[in-house]
Amino acid sequence: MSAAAQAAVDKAIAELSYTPNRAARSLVTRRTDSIALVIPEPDERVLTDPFFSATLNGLSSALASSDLQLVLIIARPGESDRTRRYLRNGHVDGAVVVSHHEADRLDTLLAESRLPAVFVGRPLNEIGRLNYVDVDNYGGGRLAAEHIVATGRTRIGMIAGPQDMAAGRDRLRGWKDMLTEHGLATDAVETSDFTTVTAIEATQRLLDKHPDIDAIIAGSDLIAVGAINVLRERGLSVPDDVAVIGFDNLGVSTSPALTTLTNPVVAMARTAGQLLLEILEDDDVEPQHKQFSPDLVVRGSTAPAKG
Amino acid sequence: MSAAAQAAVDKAIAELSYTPNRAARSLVTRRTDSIALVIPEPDERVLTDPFFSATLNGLSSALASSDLQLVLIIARPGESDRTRRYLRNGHVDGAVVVSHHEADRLDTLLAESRLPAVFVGRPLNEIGRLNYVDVDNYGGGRLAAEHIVATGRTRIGMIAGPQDMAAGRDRLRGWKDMLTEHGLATDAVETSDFTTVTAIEATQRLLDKHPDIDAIIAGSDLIAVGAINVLRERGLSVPDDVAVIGFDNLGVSTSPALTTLTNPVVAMARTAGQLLLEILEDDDVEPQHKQFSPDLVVRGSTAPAKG
DNA sequence: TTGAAAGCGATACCAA
DNA sequence: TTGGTATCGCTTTCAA
Repeated sequence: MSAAAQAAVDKAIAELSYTPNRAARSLVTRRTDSIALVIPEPDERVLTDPFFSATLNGLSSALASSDLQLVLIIARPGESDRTRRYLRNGHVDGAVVVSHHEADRLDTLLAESRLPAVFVGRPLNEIGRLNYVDVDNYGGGRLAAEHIVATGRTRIGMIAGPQDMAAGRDRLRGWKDMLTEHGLATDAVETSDFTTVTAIEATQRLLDKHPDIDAIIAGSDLIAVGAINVLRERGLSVPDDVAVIGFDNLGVSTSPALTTLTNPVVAMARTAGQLLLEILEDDDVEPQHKQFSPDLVVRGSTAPAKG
Repeated sequence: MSAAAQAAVDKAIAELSYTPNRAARSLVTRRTDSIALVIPEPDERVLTDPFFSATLNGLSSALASSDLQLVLIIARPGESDRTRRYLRNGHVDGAVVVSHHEADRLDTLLAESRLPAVFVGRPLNEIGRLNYVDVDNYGGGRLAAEHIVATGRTRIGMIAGPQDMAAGRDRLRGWKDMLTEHGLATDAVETSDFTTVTAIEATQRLLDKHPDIDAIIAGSDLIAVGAINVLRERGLSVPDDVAVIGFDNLGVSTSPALTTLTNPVVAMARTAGQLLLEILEDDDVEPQHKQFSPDLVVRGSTAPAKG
């Protein structure tokens, strides 16, 4: 188009303060140029847990080059209908889902709909048809248990994460399998949410029922923080009386420093974002599953008992 | 419509798994049924600072009855263009903006556009044409300074919040005015972001320049946390050597407990949400400004010095 | 390079 | 109650 015409158009745009109408454009292009990060958790947790901060970082770094707008959908419990509608109605071109709970059934929704989606953390259903990126929670669980056994502990308590989430279940399964292989008991188990508050309650229950434990394997770092708090309150020393190991390596500060397993959340979220971009480009790629490996990070909370 | 016809339609909907097309609907209704919460801050801060968690709570409680979808837009520094485009292009029916910085110029953007918007925290420009809800930061600043003076402190240091935000500026102005009215010096001032990390640096500078101060008025609770950390490191006792007062009352845990001013963030965000709903109903209401009053909450960090 | 016209998928209005 | 039709504002295609 001629330079003069261009200039005239620009002038008109400015004068009329014209802005294109997204709805009209979307109607024909079938694109909204935005994607959703769906977090089915209560606000408090979302804005408190470093896990989500890491997710957001990784995802936005993947999208930085793409001029897609990232839209954060916090789906409070009980509001999943609204979220489902939002996703189904074409507000966004795609979605990344984290912290998925069984009851949300976002997995079946997204498997049925044609909306490109990637889960961070294995969904519980429709595994075959959905894309996801995950850390090897089962393997990490085995590593954690193995390390605790190696420090000479024999009466091992466990505080598992929520059992309506893959991460909660898989880690617990890993612990139990490994302990069983070592001929150790697996009866001292309590369940908690991925929050310190509920972890504190779970630890109380665990210690009340099993005062003899010499180690606690926790379902996450925040759970471990709760466990350490309770142990200290009860006058038990970490690690001399009870060793504690977490999961996630999100940099929580405890005393002594927490032994844990890395959960490469930023890298996973970035991978999820890149995968989503690929799917957006070419919408009939086969569902992909990517798995990261957790590493053991040994710190003071699992030092061998002095006795 | 007849029951039979209704049933036939329902059946067809199910069979074809029909979902209405939002873009087409929006094109004619000129509604998207979603509103944005715009937070122009880096992700880390958004997902770390309890302030935003409180905002989100208040806002979503206001919207709970409305079947509007809340969309969180985190506008990282340097990405404000993308955000501006998003807001201008009719992705959302309205916006609530918090933590607004001068350089974002979202205030002028929103004043010029026809997009219904409510600021939480006074915007710096276009005051007359924009809706906002705020706490009386100036008055709160005066209260804080008055309380410190009343505890017998005379050499008062200040760590102000960011001066590109109304809250940072107004509180500082309140402190200075009150101190001046009491004939006290107002030269010991450093500036910090609303984060503990930058507050630590600011406190170092303040103490290096003015080792004689016997009180620190902080621009927020997180800033006060940083100040208390530094004081402790330097072997100064709080409150015996140096009294510390914060602002926000967000429940940070310090030792001794922090004297502060309440900042009714949840109530403000809820009010902002309700106001936005009103504007959405009737789009030519006059711009409204609502102001909340902060209250002084006296705790241990400003107990009178023993000497 | 430019202009004219068709269509995206809903809503809303009017007439039957 | 029902059916038909104009309309929203843009992209795309086809002709000129």
